[in-house]
Amino acid sequence: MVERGGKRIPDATVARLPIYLRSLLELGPQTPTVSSEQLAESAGVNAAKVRKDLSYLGSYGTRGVGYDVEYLQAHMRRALGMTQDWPVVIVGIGNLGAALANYGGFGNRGYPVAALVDASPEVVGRRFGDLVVRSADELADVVAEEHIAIGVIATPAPAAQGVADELIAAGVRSILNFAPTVLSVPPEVSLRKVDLAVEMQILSFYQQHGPTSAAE
Amino acid sequence: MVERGGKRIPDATVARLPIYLRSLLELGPQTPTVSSEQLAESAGVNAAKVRKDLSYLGSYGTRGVGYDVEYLQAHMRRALGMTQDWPVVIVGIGNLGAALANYGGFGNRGYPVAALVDASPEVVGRRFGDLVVRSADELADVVAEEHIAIGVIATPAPAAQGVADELIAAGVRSILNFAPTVLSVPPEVSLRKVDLAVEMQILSFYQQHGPTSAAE
DNA sequence: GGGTGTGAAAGCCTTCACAGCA
DNA sequence: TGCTGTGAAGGCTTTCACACCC
Repeated sequence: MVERGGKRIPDATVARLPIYLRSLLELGPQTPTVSSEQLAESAGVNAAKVRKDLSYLGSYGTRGVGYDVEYLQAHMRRALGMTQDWPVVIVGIGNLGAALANYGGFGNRGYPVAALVDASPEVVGRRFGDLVVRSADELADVVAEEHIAIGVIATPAPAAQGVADELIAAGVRSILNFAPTVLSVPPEVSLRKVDLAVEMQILSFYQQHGPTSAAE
Repeated sequence: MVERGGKRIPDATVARLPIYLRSLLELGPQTPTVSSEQLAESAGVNAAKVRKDLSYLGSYGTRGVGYDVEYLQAHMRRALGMTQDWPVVIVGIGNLGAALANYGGFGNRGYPVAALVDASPEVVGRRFGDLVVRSADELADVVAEEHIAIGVIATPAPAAQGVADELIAAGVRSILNFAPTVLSVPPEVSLRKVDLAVEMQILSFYQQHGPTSAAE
């Protein structure tokens, strides 16, 4: 349950919090307060939605003035779990996995890539920055040793469910799936997916039929 | 408007059609029909949703029997615009852009990567398979020459809005954005986004608060 | 009997509109 | 006066439940 001493935060709101946080960070230190109108503009939503969303975090605004940027940032970071690190393992070091491994954006934002794993002997042992790719057999050990919190699956589709099962058995409770297949996971595990082929097909649907709101 | 001789197809349904199509393709040719129950299982949704969704396409099921797999595939492919190719340009050939360029999965599925574009002189001229990276100045020409239908933005965040504007000015009406920033586009343009940092933050939210439905 | 197609009910999410406070 | 916080309305999506047809 999402009831930590307050009301439950709707899923739709949770999905927007990172966008608001990014908008707040872009404002810079010479902006002490923002209005819901400004935040809305910068996040690409409308002001009523911003106010509703922020009200779920508690009331951190001042009527007639707006929201205290720094205060709101801090609360948002706390809500999103960004006061600690969440080590990540990337499973499947093909094109995409390698790109993710090289992508610097994770580490300095609280999601250090702590391990890389692949099933192919040709890839195992290869080096990416400080990390050496380890064998798929060792996945459970890797999860334990590195205190992995988030598993990123970038394997071919047929391997993905097996990897997910192993990650979950090893104690991982958050999975980001790039493999083009539907994964089934128990309810205590959070699953998000990124599927490029699906995105393309949604776009070509609207290209044919005229857009209404291709946006998620 | 999404009213091609029938009722409008809800956005939520459109987003699931590609998943159904993939499930149908996995069934193989020795399965002439599927029930909504089976399709639901394989797509990770419930059967009532499958029936509602398919009913928007028209009624292609037979009571007591199920859906004709081949017939349904054909209709779905048509609805998703998969009877023709939609050439893609990838703008921004960094880690991610390069991975997407090398990723074979697009071309053989109706989304041929027809051009690569980058702003940096160090990258322009580099070769990926048959393609040579072209300069950002040439973007409008590239779109025209290659009949680009879909623009994939994989640039750093600060460049993304400019690229989007140029793509749109050149006639592109579908954009897939990987840059970690909010883009604004006119209503006739379809926009989808993939934001890794956002996905991670959503996962760590639920890791802290307990999952409800991290799934999109 | 078996499984689709679909009104109706229920649940979410968004938007409105305005009371209330700085 | 200006802008937040929020009940209430409205819209979209999901789920139910069953008539209907093969």
